[in-house]
Amino acid sequence: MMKSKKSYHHGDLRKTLLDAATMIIREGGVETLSIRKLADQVGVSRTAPYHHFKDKNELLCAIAEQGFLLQDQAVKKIPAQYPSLAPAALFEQYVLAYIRFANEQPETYDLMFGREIWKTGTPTDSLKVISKSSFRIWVEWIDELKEKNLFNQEEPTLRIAQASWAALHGLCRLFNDGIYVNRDDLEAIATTTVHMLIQTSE
Amino acid sequence: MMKSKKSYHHGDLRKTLLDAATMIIREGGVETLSIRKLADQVGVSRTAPYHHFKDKNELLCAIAEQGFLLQDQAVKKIPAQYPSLAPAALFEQYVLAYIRFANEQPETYDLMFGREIWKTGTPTDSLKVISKSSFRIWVEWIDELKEKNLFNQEEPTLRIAQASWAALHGLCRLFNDGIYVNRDDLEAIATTTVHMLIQTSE
DNA sequence: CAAGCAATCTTGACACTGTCAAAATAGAAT
DNA sequence: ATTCTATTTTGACAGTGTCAAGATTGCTTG
Repeated sequence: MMKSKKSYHHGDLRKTLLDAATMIIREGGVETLSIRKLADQVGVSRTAPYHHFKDKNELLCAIAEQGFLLQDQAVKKIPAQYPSLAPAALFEQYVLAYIRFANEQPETYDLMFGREIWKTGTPTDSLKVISKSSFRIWVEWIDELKEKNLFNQEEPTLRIAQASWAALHGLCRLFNDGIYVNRDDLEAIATTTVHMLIQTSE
Repeated sequence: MMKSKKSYHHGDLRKTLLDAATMIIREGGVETLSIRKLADQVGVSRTAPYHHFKDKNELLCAIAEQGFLLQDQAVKKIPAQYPSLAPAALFEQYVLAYIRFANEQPETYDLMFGREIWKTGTPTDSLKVISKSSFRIWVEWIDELKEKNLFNQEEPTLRIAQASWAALHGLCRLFNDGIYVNRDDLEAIATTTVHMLIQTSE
């Protein structure tokens, strides 16, 4: 149970690997993470990580999981933070918080929702669970706002949640990838999106 | 100028490479494309492609360019195809056409807007030009629809275009990646998105 | 306290990748 | 016919993920 760095058994390697890998990804993206470099940086042999993660894929999934937890946490505190805000304004804050996360840690966000895990790789069961529950938070939120007449009552809540999340997600990718826009316009576009999404009630 | 397959000089290698690479990506995604396998499949040595494309990156950009051209073409013919449709319904068709392209050729779409080129790699100048012009088509479309009162007049056209495209793009990724939804619900969610985006006028 | 067991870590190896440098080949221009 | 140039090839290097076999350690049981 020692954490001394000189012992043959590291004692805490799994967590150390996770943290170091998270850092590498945060700074340079998924493709700058190689198991070998990671092992080297942590001071362990190339194949040592394979006793804690079956795959590179599993490592990535574990990191993505932490990303989801972080994002959930950052977004969950919004209601308590703005207790006296009208539904529409609150929704905007919610959206901004979501986008801020994606903007502050773009590489983590890309990993969480990116091709590397979900298409090229294979999402872990536990990652699937966490991501679904993260989405459920969103659905519940939409449901509350729908009851306050922020959205069209005739559309099913799930559809609204999917559509609005997709809009949000597209927005994040928009300046995460920097294809059609520079990041400075972020807030402006986000606000426009919010205005377009919510009911233009009188 | 011969196209015989036995001559030392291939004569048409660039196009052959482009086509073969496009096929490989279409079937298995970017990460299944390796220069070596590609060269092998075309019947040429590993480094032959480097005399027609400086980089793997340049090859990918060239393929992405063709993707943009294809998409533009598929989407441009929509207005002529539905001459008597009301603006809102026409917009919906436009959206559906866009999504259909992303849905039918998900790997090409992912390449066109994906991280591989825009973040990990370096988009070619000519790719940048084509993608911008592709977006401009969208902006002009939005502008026309805005004049027909489909969107809030107070928002700048560019903002509406960015926001709506982002929503569309997010939608495409939503089932391209299969994170939060199964592809069967595609049309339903798309329709919901359209309804949310356009002005609930009367 | 000793022996054995299981967890952990290391070394070696393999197949694969992108790409550079130098040599070989063929067609075009002189 | 000879030179020049565009094209293609072979050889090489550094890097990757990961499997198999061996080494080392700490924990558990007798």
